[in-house]
Amino acid sequence: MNNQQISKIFNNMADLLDLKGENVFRVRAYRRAAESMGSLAKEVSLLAPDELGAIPGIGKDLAGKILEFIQTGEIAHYEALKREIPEGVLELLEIQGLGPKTAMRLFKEKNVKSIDELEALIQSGQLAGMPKIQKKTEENILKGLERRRRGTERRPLGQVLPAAEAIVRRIKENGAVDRILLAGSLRRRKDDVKDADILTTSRDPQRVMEVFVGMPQVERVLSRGLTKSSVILQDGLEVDLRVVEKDSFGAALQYFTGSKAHNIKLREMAVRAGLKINEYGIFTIAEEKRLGGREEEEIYAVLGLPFIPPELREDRGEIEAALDNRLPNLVKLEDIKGDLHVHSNWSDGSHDLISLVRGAEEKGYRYIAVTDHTKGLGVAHGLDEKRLREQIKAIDGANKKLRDLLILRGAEVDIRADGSLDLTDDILARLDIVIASVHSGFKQSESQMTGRILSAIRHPYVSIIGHPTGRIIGEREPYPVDMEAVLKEAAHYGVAMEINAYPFRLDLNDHFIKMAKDLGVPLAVNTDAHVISHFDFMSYGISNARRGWLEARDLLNTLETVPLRRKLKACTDRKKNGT
DNA sequence: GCCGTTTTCGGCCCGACTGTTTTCAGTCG
Repeated sequence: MNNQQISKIFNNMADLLDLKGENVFRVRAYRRAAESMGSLAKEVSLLAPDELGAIPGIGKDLAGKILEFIQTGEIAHYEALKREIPEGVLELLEIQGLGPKTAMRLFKEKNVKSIDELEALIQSGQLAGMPKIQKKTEENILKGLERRRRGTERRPLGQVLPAAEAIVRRIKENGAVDRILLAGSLRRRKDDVKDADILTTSRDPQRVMEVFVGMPQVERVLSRGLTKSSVILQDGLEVDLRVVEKDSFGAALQYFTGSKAHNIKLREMAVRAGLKINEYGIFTIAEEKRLGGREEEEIYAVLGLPFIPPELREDRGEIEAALDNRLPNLVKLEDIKGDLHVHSNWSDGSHDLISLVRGAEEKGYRYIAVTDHTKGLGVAHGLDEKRLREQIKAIDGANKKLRDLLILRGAEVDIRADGSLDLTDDILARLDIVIASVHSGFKQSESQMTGRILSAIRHPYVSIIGHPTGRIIGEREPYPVDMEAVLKEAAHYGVAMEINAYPFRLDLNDHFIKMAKDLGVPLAVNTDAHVISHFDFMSYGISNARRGWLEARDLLNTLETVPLRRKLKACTDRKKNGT
């Protein structure tokens, strides 16, 4: 993945140039280019040289550096910068509250080249007393060091969202607030988040802030003002609360929802139109006349744009799409007609078939697919051919008694290291739906892994690839796989890619979802439920699907039962006929 | 360093809070 490497290098170069005190706009250009490279759908080495310049934020100079990296494996300018400033100095920037100016002074004046050396300097008492660094600053740096030690890694949405919603409820109950909403990456439903942003209006900001910083789960107050306060919770999560005027709520919501890249683009548009956007509203520059700000829609409307759903606000083409009036009509939770990946107590799930049916009925589903693990996954009591035959019989029996809901006969088979499946074709032929997933051999090379998944896609009975990249947020990196090749093959055979809604997975991620959609690959949002309460995870999968620009028609499980079964069968027929 | 239905040069999003200073730089989002 050259893209990620180049993105990392550009980010490092931005930091190094920042440390050197270079022009801030030059630094920003590198950061923007890094962002652009990181979210590029296509592998950059496959682009023609003149296509490089078309990437937003990449001009003549940076295109040259990208080419240089592809051809030689390094960038001379970057190597030179690293000789000038040791890489350990970059590490100092990871400390919250310590920025480029201080880091550079530490390096130049005290020869600090790493976090360890900074800690030694503090130990020796030589930090406080440097000009502009008094006791308070030292304390803040110590706190930043401690916070870094405890880890501030990004957390799964499914962990932070419930915690943040609980805080919102608490403030609502005690804080004399008027309107209150989550903002930031939580509102955009990003799959992993760094902190929680909450926005409110209130006639008594003092009181709201008191309630906020006084919550029992607050470990430390980072800052406290009348319009903004920040705290750190016992579990290390940072939460920011802002109180704004009623008339500014929409503008503030728009501003604090981000993303940064989306907002910068909007503001640039505004400036070109003689307007100014800040968190208080949208104004004409000439007369400072206020044109809106109470509602978020007003900001977009004044710019001549329809409302853009928060999940799309990543500067991945949504503003251009809005201008052309071709924003997607995003899929909603209510569009979902069933769950195609559910485990029962026949393998490692907790409930029997009837309980699962009850749970699904409560969601108003038309069908669920019971897709237990198979024998390759011994730890999960995977089913062998004999037990799967028994389960099929049990499902057929249960279906006879059901009127409004159908249980689809399924399995989540293992894609073995050589690409074969762990059950024989004659039993798979009796199923309505087969999910094929990788559960082992994560250390394979990219070409091996890709080949393995391609074989599964070509298998006549496979209709869905489960959690296609295998990542566990904050725990396990995705295994290396050429996703573009996988998606093209899936599009060719009509095999669906799963959007696994399990909060720690969210796999495919938003990025690959969009790529899949653009290539015409069908998708399915599944919860991978092992307990009935996991059915609730569907909303996380839907958020992810929305971030991938999906409409209801892009998903298998928005179909009614009959067309769904027809589509699954068509996929198998196509492969059997070798087309 | 990028970029252009105002521009190929001169702009580049905008403001809050903190700490160390007496008017502001640094950091963050």
